[in-house]
Amino acid sequence: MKARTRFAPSPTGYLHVGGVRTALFAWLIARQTGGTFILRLEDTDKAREVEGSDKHITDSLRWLGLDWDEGVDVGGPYAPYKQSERLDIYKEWAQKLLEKGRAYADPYTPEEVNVFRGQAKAAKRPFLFRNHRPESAGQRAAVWDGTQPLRFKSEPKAYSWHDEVMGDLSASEEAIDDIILIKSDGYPTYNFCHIIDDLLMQCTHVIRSQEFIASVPKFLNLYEALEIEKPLLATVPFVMGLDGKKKLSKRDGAKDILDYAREGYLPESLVSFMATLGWNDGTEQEIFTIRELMEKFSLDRVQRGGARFDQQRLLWVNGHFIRELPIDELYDRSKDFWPPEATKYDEAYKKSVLAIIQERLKYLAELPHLTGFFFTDPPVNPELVSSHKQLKKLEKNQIKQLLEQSKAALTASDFSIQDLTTRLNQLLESTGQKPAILFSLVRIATTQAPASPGLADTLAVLGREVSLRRIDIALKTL
RNA sequence: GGCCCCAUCGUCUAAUGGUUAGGACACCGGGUUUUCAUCCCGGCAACCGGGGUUCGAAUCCCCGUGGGGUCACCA
Repeated sequence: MKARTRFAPSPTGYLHVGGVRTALFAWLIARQTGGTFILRLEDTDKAREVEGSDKHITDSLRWLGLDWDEGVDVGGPYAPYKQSERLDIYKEWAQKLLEKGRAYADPYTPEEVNVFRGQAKAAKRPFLFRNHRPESAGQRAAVWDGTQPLRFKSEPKAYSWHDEVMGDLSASEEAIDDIILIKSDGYPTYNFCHIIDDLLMQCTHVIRSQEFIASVPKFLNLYEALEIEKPLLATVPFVMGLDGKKKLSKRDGAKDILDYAREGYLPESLVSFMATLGWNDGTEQEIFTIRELMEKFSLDRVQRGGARFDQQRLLWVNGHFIRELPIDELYDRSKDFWPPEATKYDEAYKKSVLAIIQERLKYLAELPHLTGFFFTDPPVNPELVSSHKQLKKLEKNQIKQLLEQSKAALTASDFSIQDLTTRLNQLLESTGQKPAILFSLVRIATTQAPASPGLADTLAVLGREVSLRRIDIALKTL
């Protein structure tokens, strides 16, 4: 079956890992069946709308590679894909319910409803609006002037249904209530318009996050009243925050997905990480390419409980994908992350730097930290020697002598990796020193860094002039 | 409080009635001529509790417990 799935965010801010994972699952189902992925904007709450978040959302999805075939920006056969532009459609369908006697005008003010709610709460009972239905509720062809909220006249009953992720679910009639279809400002509620849109846009699956699970019986009641068939339902569990208790939320500092882009996480890392946060294919494979996910993903293997966001694991996944990248590609992707001093250097030099730091790069934003000494002479840091567990035992003139010997050996080198390796080894023999002493000393003199790539590699990239100059500087400051 | 969902190492998870409960991240050791990283080897570490059903239960059922969601003119 060619699936038609959708992601339907509301433009109330940025997207975080929790929301994007739901989008990813929907996208994967569409792609693996050769179907259609739809991006619909649920902008029916004008009060909560945040300027610019529609662009932020599309930017985020595009960065991740989650492309949509129909929807905002690209259009499609069921346009418009912004709910605020579909108000007439919802009114039409509301009218149908009105005519069937399945909708009615809510005569109460919000304050009056709040009183009912307060009473229910005080009595430790769930608040059900249907217990307060006015006499006129559901009279056939009742008039509704549009200034009051329009409510659904529900038919309370128990339901059991199947969920593609959660399995067989059920709920009693207490879950059914007279939900608002159209608000007094003329905009529909999510509860109503998503059902109409999913129908008209012919969505085969409704894949959404867990907070909606308690509303499903209400939706089932609505499907019946509208005499329409329900799509396949899939409920995706939450991504939990660091504390493992609550779902990831902006309120608790969940990161904007584009922050990961800015920090130099690769989109394929995020995709693999998010997919395996609550899903696996039953094998011991830990990391998946997007193509593999398209092939292997299935809703019935999605975990039913929430999964905690694990930053360490994301870092590991990202490091993995960075290491897999060919240098040219890594170079293209790193363009925005070099330290400022690097601008003076050419592409070939920067690629040679990348080649030797690639395996220790976990995210691109740490590029400056890892490569600074390749572009500028770092200030001498005596502490690197004085706190070194071997070097600190040496006398000053002993260090000086070793550095002089190193300088002499390196002066004779052509600075190819091979020749440097050979001469460094010879130096070990002629000085009778252990690598831990000699190599550390040369490494610190030339990089002034607590950690750096292999010595011969580093010297070869730095080149003769820079390497010898830095040894001289180190000698002078002794 | 009602309704609903969930429950395996610290974390992400495997197991579909029979395994010494497996893997990965993290952590801790060891190795790969310095450091850091990679890679390799090793270690630590879990079936929420109690009852059933069964020859046999992490797995099925019931009852607890714990966590979460929901009960908006938000989505």
